[in-house]
Formats: sequence, structure tokens, C-alpha cells
Amino acid sequence: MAQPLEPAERRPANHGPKVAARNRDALIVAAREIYATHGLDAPLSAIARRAGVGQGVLYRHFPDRTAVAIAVLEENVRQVEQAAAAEDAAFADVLGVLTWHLTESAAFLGLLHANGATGHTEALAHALVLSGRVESALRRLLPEGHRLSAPDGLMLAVAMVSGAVGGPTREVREHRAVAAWRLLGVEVGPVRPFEG
Amino acid sequence: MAQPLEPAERRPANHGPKVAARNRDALIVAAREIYATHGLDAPLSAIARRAGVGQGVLYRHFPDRTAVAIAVLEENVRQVEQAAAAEDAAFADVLGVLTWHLTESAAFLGLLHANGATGHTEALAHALVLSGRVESALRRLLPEGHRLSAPDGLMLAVAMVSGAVGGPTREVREHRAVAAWRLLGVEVGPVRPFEG
Amino acid sequence: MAQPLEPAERRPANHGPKVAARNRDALIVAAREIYATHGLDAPLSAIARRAGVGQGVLYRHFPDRTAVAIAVLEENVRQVEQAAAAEDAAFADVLGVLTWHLTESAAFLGLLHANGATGHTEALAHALVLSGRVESALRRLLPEGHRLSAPDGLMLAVAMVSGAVGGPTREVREHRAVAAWRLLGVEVGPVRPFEG
Amino acid sequence: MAQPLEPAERRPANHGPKVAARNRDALIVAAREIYATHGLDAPLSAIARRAGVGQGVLYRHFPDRTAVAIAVLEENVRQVEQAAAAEDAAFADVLGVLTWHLTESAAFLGLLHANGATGHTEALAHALVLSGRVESALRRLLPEGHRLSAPDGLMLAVAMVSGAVGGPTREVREHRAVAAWRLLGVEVGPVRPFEG
DNA sequence: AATGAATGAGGATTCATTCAT
DNA sequence: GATGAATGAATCCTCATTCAT
Repeated sequence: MAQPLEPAERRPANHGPKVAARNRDALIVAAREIYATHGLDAPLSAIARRAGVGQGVLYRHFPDRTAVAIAVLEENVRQVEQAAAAEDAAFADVLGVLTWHLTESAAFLGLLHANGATGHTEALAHALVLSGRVESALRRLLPEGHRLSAPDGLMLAVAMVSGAVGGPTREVREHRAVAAWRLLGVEVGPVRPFEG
Repeated sequence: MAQPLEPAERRPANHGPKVAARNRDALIVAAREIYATHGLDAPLSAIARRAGVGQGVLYRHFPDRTAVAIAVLEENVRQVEQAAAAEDAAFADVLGVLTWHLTESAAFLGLLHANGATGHTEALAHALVLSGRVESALRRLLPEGHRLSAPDGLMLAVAMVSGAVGGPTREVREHRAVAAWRLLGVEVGPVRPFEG
Repeated sequence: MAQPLEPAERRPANHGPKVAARNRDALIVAAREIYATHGLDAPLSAIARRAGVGQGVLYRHFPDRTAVAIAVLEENVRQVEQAAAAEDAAFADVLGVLTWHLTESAAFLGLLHANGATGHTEALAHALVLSGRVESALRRLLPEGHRLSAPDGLMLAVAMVSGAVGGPTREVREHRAVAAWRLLGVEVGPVRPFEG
Repeated sequence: MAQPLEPAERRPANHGPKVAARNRDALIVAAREIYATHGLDAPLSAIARRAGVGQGVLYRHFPDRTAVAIAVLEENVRQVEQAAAAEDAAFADVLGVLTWHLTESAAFLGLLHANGATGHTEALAHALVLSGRVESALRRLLPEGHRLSAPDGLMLAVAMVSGAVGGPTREVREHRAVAAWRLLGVEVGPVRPFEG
């Protein structure tokens, strides 16, 4: 029963449904940026604002805040998968792409070892799926007898590197990530986004 | 306007400075428990409540929420230092104590590689000091030519293990922590708190 | 900026005015159901969704949320009128039909004694008209010297019964309605919808 | 982690805990007034504003919106009980007091025959208790062989009268209420608040 | 004529922080 | 020194309503 008292004098353009997909993408991009600067707990309104859309749009596309984070993650994971699917993909190179995402969006995989305590089973399940997809992508390329061949070895190492990643600038974070891989005795290709 | 209806209801006794210290400790204990169950973003009121004191007391002892977290950390660090100061302290054993804290309070070191971005320089500086204290304590015991001898190697490894730690129960977290150390080729003593 | 990526996706057919009327009916039916399950404050979007139409259609047919409610009421009133217009209509039977509507859509007449205070004069006027139509329909059949013959007696009684109607299931509500009429010393026919 | 960016320049007086009870009362009074003018769905912020307190205070005293409504009801019920407990209380007089509350706060007993559908078991249970208290208070005074002696007769009648009560001014509502009781063949004493 | 995305105001709710007592 | 109520800004979230297509 809560009607706006005044009929909303001038209303910014409604560009119609065609932009829906574009908006969704804009939201994901905005979310990634906001997460980078303000962390995963950043207000959703900030994300909407940066994406240049109303808050309602955010809620239309993502039911809750974890859905946003998952969508960002999904993007990252997809890139890793694409890198792994490339013709001449080598393990070290895909690891480089993965590492790039670790450094670029500190949020990445932040969910993958979710606090555990708090529940949110739905989101957790989703995160597990994403984690599994990363693992599959990597494992296919894992050389015979590699240090990380042990079951769980792969994702444990990824979690460890993600723990090592931290710092004010991407450069610092990259440096630490590479040092971490070296400490694990694992060779990494160039740290960069896929494509290329 | 405010006539005191009842002549001095009953006012919690003021037990003087003796209790002040006790309160501070109770707050830190409470904070650790709350952090464990609800994460670092738990409301301060919950901490005060669990400590059995008013919120004002919390603010008397800690200027803001990071101060509380730092105080908890401080405790953890102190225990590591004590373990390292023990007569017959061995590197692996101290690592075990450190690891116990990593698994017990997931918050531990959560600050140490704080997002960096957002500022809070004061807290950051404090965290750096704590990090340095852990490093000194460990490095003194580091055997000649150990894998982690390289400058930064030590704390990088700790960060990595802290990244690996995650899971619903402490047992799971311990298991993962140990696996992480193994992956680093580092031997760890029993994972347990320090007992004088 | 907005290049149409796909050359005319597929656009819901425009079935012309024939469907418009069907849509209106569907909306009223949907509204009745939604009101029954979620109350008069249910979101309009829910009504449109259940009717299987876009929200725009709802607004094409009804200027605002009260218009929807009024339309539903209108339906109810029409049925009572039809019952009263039947060849062999008896007062008690029409009362039965009216009672059925009271129990079936608790919303019914919810508007008729609207809070009054808040204005919405337009809707109020409409409700008064509907109330008047019910009254006329009933009064024509009112036996000479009936308990409710007094001016206002009729609609007052209806309001009273509607106040008594409440409960989790239609059966409970019917039971209470019948009890209420009995308490008023008024005989009611079978409680059921009108069937031409 | 959401600190106010600016430390709240000037802060209205905090009059200390002593006013807590006064605030609670003010909230109930405010709620009654707001309910009267805007209905039970009025924004809680309006109630807080009218009570002259911050919204937080409202939430401190009442966990949710039904708690507020219940508190208002509780007050009404208490008055009826007091009227019934008076030395020379007569059934008709207590009915008058009850009726006064029905006309004064249209919300009264609005909850007592709650929509049923929506659940809210807690609130419903509370409402049932209140309803029971009203019934007991009245039944004790019910003359032998009264029209409303039948089990349920009493509260059914109350519900009916409450259904009849509606209108722009209290006078109108009182008039209708009295007419409703007359239609039920029940004598009512003067319609007024208790005490007197 | 229909669709359904977008807008954005409004209301709910939570908490960090202050402060009278 | 302690208490815990009050404040109110910030955030979350929902929906009525508009409008490009």
C-alpha cells in the first residue's frame, strides 16, 4: 500500500529490455572493481551505482549478495577453463592465468574456502561446483608424476597461493603469488589474463 | 522533567580497577569465541554481551572494532612467543603451536594480510608489528639452511598455510593445515596450544 | 550504441482486442486467488504473474491497486445480484450466496467499511456504490417485518457477519458466519456460490 | 564494518536509561494514534517519529511490528480487565468500556481474528491469549441465561460488533457499534474509557 | 496490445558509538 | 568505572509505476 506520494517528476530513460544483458555484465564488472577496492562486504548499492543502474536491477539479476559474488567468480572460472581448453595449453600457462585472477580479484576463491561455520548451503554448493570446475580444468593438463598429483593436492595448493596473495597493488600481489608457487616447487607460466 | 520514580533502584557495584583488568580479559575471550562462531564482522554488542559487561566497557578498553581484533591477535602472538621462548623449544613445535592458532581462530592473521586497499593505517601498522613479532620468534629457531630460510620465506609460508585453513570443524582445518605444511616440505610438531 | 545483436528474437504475438478481455478476466481471477492466499496487500506483480501476463497489461486495465480490488469486488457483487434476480429467489438463499462470498474472499467488503480516514475518495465512492447495489438486491427480497427491515439494519448485519468471518480454512469461516447469522436471529440458506 | 564516516557532529541529548520506560509508553501511545489514522500497516518509522524517539528505540522495545500492535492491544485489554474487576462492575458497563476501545482504536481486535492464512504463529498465540483474557473478564459478569451465554457466543458477538465498527469519526463508529449491539439484542452501558 | 526490464522512493533493520545516570 | 538506553546513519530489500521495444 505504499505509493510514492509524488509521481516521480522526471524519470531517467528506460532503455528497454534489450539492455538487460548489458546491465548484467556491467554489474559483474562493477562488482569486480568494487570488490577489489572495498572487499566482499562492500554495499550492494555501491555496485549498482558504479554499474550505473538502479538497485532494483541488481536485485533482478541476483537474488542476494552471494549471487553477485558467485557470478564474478563464474567469470573468472570460465576464463581459466578457456585457457585450459586452448589448443596448446600447458599446465604452467593455465596456472599463470589462474594466478592472474588470484591477484586481480582478491575476492577470487575467497568463497571457495568459505568460513564454513555460517551455513548458506546454497552458495556453498555453488562454490564447490566452481571449485570442481577449476580442478578439472587443471588436472587434465597436470603432467604425470607432478608434485601436485595427489588427490586434493591441486586445490590445496591453489588455496595456499590465494592465502599468500595480498598487498596494496597488483604488482605486489603478483610477486607474492609467484614466490608462493616457487616455495611449492611449482613452475608457473606468465601471470596474465587469458587471450592473448 | 525526569523525577526519579524509585529512590536508587540498585546500581551495579563499582568494583574498582581490579575488575577493570578482569573485564578486559573477559572481553578478549568473548571476542575470540564470537569471532570463531560469527566471523570478524560480528556485532560488538554480541561480544560485550557474551563478556557479561555493558557496551560502554568495551569502548573504555578498545577505541574501535579493529582494536578488539588486534587485542585477540596479540594474545595469539604472545602464546607463540612463549612457546618459542621455552627452554627446549624446537622450530617444529613452535610451528605446531602457531598452526593451532591458525586453526582455532580463523581470524588469526586474517588481519595480517589485510586487504591493504582500504587504509586504516593505524591498524595495519599494528598488524605489521604483530607479524614481525611472530617472524622473530620463529626465525630464531629456524635451523640453518631450512627451506624457509629465505627472507620473507617464513611469513609467506605462514600466510599460505593460513590460506589453506578452512572448513567447518577444527579437525578438518587442522587436517588441511598439516597437509599444507607437508606440501611445503616442512615438518610440523603436534598441533596444540602452548601450555606453560 | 545499442546494436540489436539478434535480428528480432521472437516477440509475443499480438492477438488483438479479443485477448484483451480475456486478459482482464484472467487478472481478476488471479487477483482473487492471490488476495485469498496473501491478503489485500499482495504485490501487483504477483497477480500479473499468476495471470500469466506482463505487468503492463495489469496497468492497462487497472489504473492502480484499488482498481484491481474493486474489480474483484464487482464480480462478487454481480453474483449476488444475479442470485437475487433469479426467478424464485428467496431472501435466505441470496443471503447464503452473499455469505459464501464473505467466506471465500475475506477481502470482500474489506473495502466496504474502509478505514475512512485516509481519503482515497475515488475508491471509497466506488465502494459505496457497490455496497448500495448489494443492499438494493437484498432489500427487494426482504420479507415484510423482517428483523433487518430497519434502515441500515441490512448492511449493518452484513458488516457484522463479515467481522465474524475469520479463520484458517473456508470451512471454519463458514461455520463462524453461520453462527453469526444465527446469533442475529436471521435464517440463512445454503452457503454456496450462485450457479445460474 | 560500517562505521559512520563522520562522527555525528552534534548528537541530541541522551537522557539516560531512566527514560526507557517512558519511551516505551510514548511508543505505545504513538502507535495507537498512528494506527488510528493510518491503519495497522503504518510505517514503524512514523510511530517512532511521533513518539519523538529514534527508530532504534522502537526496535529495542519491540522486536517486530506485531509486537508493537500486541503491546497496544495489551493496553486495551488491561483496561477492560480493570473495568471488569471494579467493585460494582456490571456486564453492560464493561461491554461499554470494551466498545469504547473498539471505536477508539479500530485496530483493536483486528488481530484477534487474524487473517489466519499467513502463519505468524507466535503473534497469533499472543493474540489468542489476549482474546482469552477479554473473554474471561466478560464471562464472569455474564448474567445467568444471557443471550451470549453459549460457548463462543461472547467473542463471536465482539467480533461482529468490531466488524460493524467503521467510519470516519469516532462518533460515527460509536453509533454503529451501539446499533450493532442493539441488533444483537444486547444491552450496553455508556461507551467510554474506564475510570471514571 | 503485450512484454518485462528499469527506476527509485520507501520502509525495515542493524549496529557503531555516545552519554546520562 | 560500569551500565545499557538512545541515536541515527547506512544498508538491505521490495514494489508501484513507467516505458522502450
